[in-house]
Amino acid sequence: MERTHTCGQLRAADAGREATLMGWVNRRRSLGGLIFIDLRDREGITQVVFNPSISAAAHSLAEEMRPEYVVAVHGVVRLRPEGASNANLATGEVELEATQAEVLNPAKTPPFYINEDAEIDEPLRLRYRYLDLRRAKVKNNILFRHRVVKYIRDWLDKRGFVEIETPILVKETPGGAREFLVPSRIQQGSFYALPQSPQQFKQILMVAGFDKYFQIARCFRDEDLRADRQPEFTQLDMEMSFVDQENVLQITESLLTDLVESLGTHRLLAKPFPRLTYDEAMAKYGSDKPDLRFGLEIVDISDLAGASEFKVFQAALATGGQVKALRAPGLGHYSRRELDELVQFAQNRGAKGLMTVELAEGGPKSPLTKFMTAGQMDRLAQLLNAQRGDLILIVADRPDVVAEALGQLRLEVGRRLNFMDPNLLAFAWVLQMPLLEWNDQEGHWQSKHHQFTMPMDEDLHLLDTAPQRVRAKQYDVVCNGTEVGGGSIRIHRRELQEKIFRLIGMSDEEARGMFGHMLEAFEYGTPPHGGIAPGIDRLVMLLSGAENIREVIPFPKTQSGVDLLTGAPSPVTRRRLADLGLTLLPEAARTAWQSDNP
RNA sequence: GGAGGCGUGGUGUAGCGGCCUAACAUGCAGCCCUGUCAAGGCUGAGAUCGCGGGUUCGAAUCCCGUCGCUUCCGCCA
Repeated sequence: MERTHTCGQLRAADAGREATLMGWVNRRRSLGGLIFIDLRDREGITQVVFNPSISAAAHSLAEEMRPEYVVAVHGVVRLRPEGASNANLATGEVELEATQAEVLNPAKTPPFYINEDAEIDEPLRLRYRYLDLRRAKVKNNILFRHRVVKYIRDWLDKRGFVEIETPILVKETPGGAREFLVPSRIQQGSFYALPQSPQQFKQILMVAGFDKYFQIARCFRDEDLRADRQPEFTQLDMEMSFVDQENVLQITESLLTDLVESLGTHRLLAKPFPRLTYDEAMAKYGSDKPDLRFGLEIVDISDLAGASEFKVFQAALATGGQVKALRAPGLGHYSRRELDELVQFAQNRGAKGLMTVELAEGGPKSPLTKFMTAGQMDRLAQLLNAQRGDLILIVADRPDVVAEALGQLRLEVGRRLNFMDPNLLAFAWVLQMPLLEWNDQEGHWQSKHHQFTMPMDEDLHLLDTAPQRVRAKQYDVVCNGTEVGGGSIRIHRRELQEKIFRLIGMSDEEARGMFGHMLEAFEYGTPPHGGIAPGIDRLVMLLSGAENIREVIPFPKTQSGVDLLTGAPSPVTRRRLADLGLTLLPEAARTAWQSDNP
């Protein structure tokens, strides 16, 4: 038998023709005489009916079929009898009346349901991922991911972008994420790294003249996993020559907008995407990746707090800190216990404490009433635009602590009040980030993004005098509180690049050793260039409403970095290690070495 | 490295010191059934409660340890 149709294909118009379907038994319903089988493949489900008076042989074979058996069925497409069609199936108006059947391969009873959408123990799903991937929800995520990537490829191709592959075995790059290392057998004692991104290669492609490049690039980072982080993930890596920041923002925004409007079922909150400065995002939302699906902006109440008698506020302000507040609409009825929960929440995120003010019927209820006048209390409510029944949360601390604590509290309040509309996509740009940050441990500046990022033209003169005030031509695109992608205009002149290397504590020798090829390349006619790299996994997550990144990756790893399907990573023999010139350090020696060499 | 949550027939859950000889649903097996589609009906098999130790007259239940998964913090240029 040869397959003529998929299980999602047959329609009323096909009635009367012969067809052969192959697929998996999704369900079997035996009525004794008649047997119905829902046959499933990637494309859909078609009902097959086995009638002993049509084919006794096929019917008796159907008696033996069980869920997940792989079978082939030949027969005639029939319109279903009056009232027997199934509106839930695309093929529901017809059925295949079997004249001939074959079991291509029987199947054991699967360890979990393929044909139902149930919550299943995740390790079990991952161990039997090939079964998990048969389930509608996971399968659809993977198929959707294909459509997203295909859309992106076509969109960029149409606009003159060239897809180019870059190496996976690359040179180790200092700074940034920890890289995976791959020992070289031929060069004993030397190692390749797996790329955390194709950064250097895409810049070099610009030098080479491929002025619009993209790649669906696998990236690797040897860091701990999260709900939205896997050790290997995929980025849409893009780079363009002869562009400045505005061009990159335009083209990225246009791509994302078209993508969402063509493939998504979501509503874009704002078009064009709002643009926030980094300082603004941190001040108003306590985050460099704010969730803009709801307001609840953080308000600076330092002046008011300074005028109060509350020592904690005064102490914070005296040491360069700030006092900021957040309004939690309608939570003014919270009990002692519920308030304690929020205090604990803030403390878990670094705050020393959390001051609460409940705007109750009889007036504000708060420990602060002892330290503030009634007028000051009114002023507080006024600053926050708070009404009776609201709760005000106040944190006094260093600016970074205040931002983190109130930023997280803002999200928590948003969650509790159901402000996070899952049908909404609130994209935004975060711009003008600081180029550098001070590394206290090592006593020098370090790049906040990466060392190839171009400073803003108007801040170039500050590099020598006030490096902390230099802003970068860097941009992050964020959506619903996650960072979807980031990029920058790059440095394309050797002198400036060398200056940055020196600023971040690299000697000229070190710089030449690690990035000599880049510096050299810049001397052979390098166009101004820049790019961006949206995360494909996170985009697909957002667009498909997946709860975590593992739902949109066919073969993901667990939080401890294990692939439960294949068992990677696995120990290797001493012989294999010897081939690479390696030995394993005993546990004790390893710990000792680590503590001696921090 | 740290904090929290979870772990009970194949699967999803209930039980949270003695009523547990562990319940329910589903799946699985057998039988009946010619218009079902989460088919239906009847019958049956199936778990010493992640693992180890402790408390107790008595532990799925309490305590300690450990393993796995997960969420978060640190980390993620």
